[in-house]
Amino acid sequence: MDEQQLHQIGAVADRVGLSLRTIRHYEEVGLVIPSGRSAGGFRLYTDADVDRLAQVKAMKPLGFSLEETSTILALRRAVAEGTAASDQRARLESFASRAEEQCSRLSRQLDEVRRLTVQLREQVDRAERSVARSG
Amino acid sequence: MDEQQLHQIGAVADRVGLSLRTIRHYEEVGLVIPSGRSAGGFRLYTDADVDRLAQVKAMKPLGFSLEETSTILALRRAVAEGTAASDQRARLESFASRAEEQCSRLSRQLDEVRRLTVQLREQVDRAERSVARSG
DNA sequence: TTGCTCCTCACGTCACGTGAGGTGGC
DNA sequence: TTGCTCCTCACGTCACGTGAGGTGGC
Repeated sequence: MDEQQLHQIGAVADRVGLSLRTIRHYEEVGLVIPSGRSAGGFRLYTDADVDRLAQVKAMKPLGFSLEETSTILALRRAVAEGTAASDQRARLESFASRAEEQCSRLSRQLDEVRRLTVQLREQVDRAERSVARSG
Repeated sequence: MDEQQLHQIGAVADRVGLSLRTIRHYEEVGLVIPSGRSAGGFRLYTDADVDRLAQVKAMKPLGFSLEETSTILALRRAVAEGTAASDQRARLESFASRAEEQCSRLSRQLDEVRRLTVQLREQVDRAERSVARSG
């Protein structure tokens, strides 16, 4: 039962909801490296790799660069394992603060964008009704 | 009292919260053209221009390209003036649907990002307390 | 053998950022 | 005349998109 379930990039892309190119790009920049390759050179992802991709995808709205995202994941790992130095903990706490600020910003943006979208829908509906009357 | 209040790009950038480069870029692609120029070539924005910039900024989270944003603003204008043909109304309604879908997506993303941020904060706090105990 | 999936370049794109060198206007 | 603000190139950057030409494996 210690068989590693390995996944090809296409299956991973479908499951996580990222493009093949994006997944390959994440490897290019060292963000998510597949744990293995087939004899023919196909990328092979473990479930842990897939989880990491999903985490990266989920973090995207926070607006960190891919390099910062990579750093955050490394810092979290170090802190989780208890091997983080105090400056590493300080850096992670700084990222946490930035994440919180970004959440507030996103929340405000969502409010505004909802307002705009309702306005737009109302304008469209008014126009339709206006045409219906004069048609 | 029909004097137009005109604003230089720096004041506009401060008011709206966009960079000088972004505002100039919006002119390059024909999205927001300043109504005038000073004798020395300085861009001069009317209050209506500033409103348009603010609208463009507010729409950014909807994820439309700058070209699409330009199209939407033109369609809204045509519909508001009652000069829109039926295919133009149809196109605007399609944009409205896309905007609604994007709102849902943003809402789900915000939920997830908040979860992640809380998790991150908890991890940081646990690490601090752990250090405090052993220090 | 036929498809479908994958591979590696490598150039393109979108929305700007970032100087470089020069001028405008209170 | 001194600053501060603005100007126009024009190249750089980030996160990918998009073929082009070739191979892997059930």
